[in-house]
Amino acid sequence: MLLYQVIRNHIQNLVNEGRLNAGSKLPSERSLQEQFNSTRITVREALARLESEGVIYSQKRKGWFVTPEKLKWHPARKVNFNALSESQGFVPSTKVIELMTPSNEHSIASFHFDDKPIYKLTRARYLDGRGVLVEEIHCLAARFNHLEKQVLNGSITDVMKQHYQVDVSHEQCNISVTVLPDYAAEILEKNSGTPCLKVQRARYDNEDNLVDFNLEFWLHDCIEMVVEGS
Amino acid sequence: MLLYQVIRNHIQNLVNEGRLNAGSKLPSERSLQEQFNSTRITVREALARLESEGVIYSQKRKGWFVTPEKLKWHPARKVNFNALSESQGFVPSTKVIELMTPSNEHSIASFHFDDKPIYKLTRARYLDGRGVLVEEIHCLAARFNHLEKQVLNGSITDVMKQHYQVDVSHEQCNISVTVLPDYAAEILEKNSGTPCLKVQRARYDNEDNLVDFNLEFWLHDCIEMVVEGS
DNA sequence: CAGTGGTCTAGACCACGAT
DNA sequence: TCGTGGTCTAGACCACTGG
Repeated sequence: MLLYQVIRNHIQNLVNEGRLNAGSKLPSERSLQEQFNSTRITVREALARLESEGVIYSQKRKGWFVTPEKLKWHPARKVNFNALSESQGFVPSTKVIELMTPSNEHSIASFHFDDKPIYKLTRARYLDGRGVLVEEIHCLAARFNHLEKQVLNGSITDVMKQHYQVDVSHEQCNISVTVLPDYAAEILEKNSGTPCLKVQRARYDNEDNLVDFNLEFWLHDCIEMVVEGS
Repeated sequence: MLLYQVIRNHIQNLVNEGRLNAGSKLPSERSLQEQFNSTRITVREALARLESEGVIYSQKRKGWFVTPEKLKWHPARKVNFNALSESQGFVPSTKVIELMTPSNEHSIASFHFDDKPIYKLTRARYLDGRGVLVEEIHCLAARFNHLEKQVLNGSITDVMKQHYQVDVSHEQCNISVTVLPDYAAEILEKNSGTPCLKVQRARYDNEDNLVDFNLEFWLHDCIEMVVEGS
């Protein structure tokens, strides 16, 4: 058997047998290297495979850790991140990174709004203190006047409903696998190049006007999507 | 700038400028190594990042190639792989790998069917000749008697409808990011450890009986999912 | 059979984290 | 300050692909 597979299996077994619990730190790369009479390249090959499988994850310059349970998420439902997380036993939190005030500057989302001025809200969300996602929310400035005065670390859907009388009636998600953009990797303390699930969501009111246009970058090992079809 | 980023950007530019077309082969790792006065480790680091981003992909021992367009897929609809692919300009094909005849042996899917005898159909699907997915279809033997006599490289939904008068009324998908199981990697001529999208689909008739239980392993760079919600 | 990709060795330097 | 992870060098052998 290949050496990096031997190392992989060893760590996998430690996790399976519960000798390494969710969130706990793995031995250092150099100590694994010694343990298997190998080199760091090979050890890191094994760690990379386990990361792809979602068994372990790394935090930049801090080390490797055992991946906790995934959050089960329904992209086709009007999810409330906090309620959903709590119902699955997580402690959720949200950090506002930046609210860009309305501008006519060209942004990725501008053309969805006929180049009218828009807000761009960037947030990070956490489960049990672990950063799992970065999101950008884009919406029309004229429709959500003085958005900066609202509480922005909760449900945006609720803010839109209660303060602006705007209801989301339907939406479209596009979901693909790629890597975190560098700015998101930095926020989540991940290495550049970390795989993620990119979710692009366009949400509409019942008159088919675009309410908001969102980009979400989920760490690939934090989420399992559930979709019901008919 | 980091060396592997320089190499990454160089290849990215070749692709963006159209000097490397979809499906075409990259220069060998050793020639890239010489071109950048570097080592294969570093070159392979750059290639791995591009693979994670979905820009290039590798075929086992054959080399690196530029990734073609993604297939846009609606997991919540009763998709017909062939029709969908063709509507997006692909030439689809399907290869039956194996039909396991009914048995009471324990399988992953058995418990979904109260441990009754089931068929297990394994297939691979291709777009323009490129393997993009391996799927396992599990269904009750008693309900789909002599399934082996049907044409199995087309739409299974159609076979169920036309030959067994079974209609799928609704379904649930669970979607997560992981790596190909080794047997699937072999079928698709990919290295062990290749990232993929794992789609688990349970499909029901209008009396809520389970019609079939499927596992699909999609190469992560071949698919973009579209989900509509309300 | 030559060249390629897959795996592996045995080191090194640096920036950053923990302490 | 010490150890860690992130990056990189300069080789090697083998199995397999493709000519």
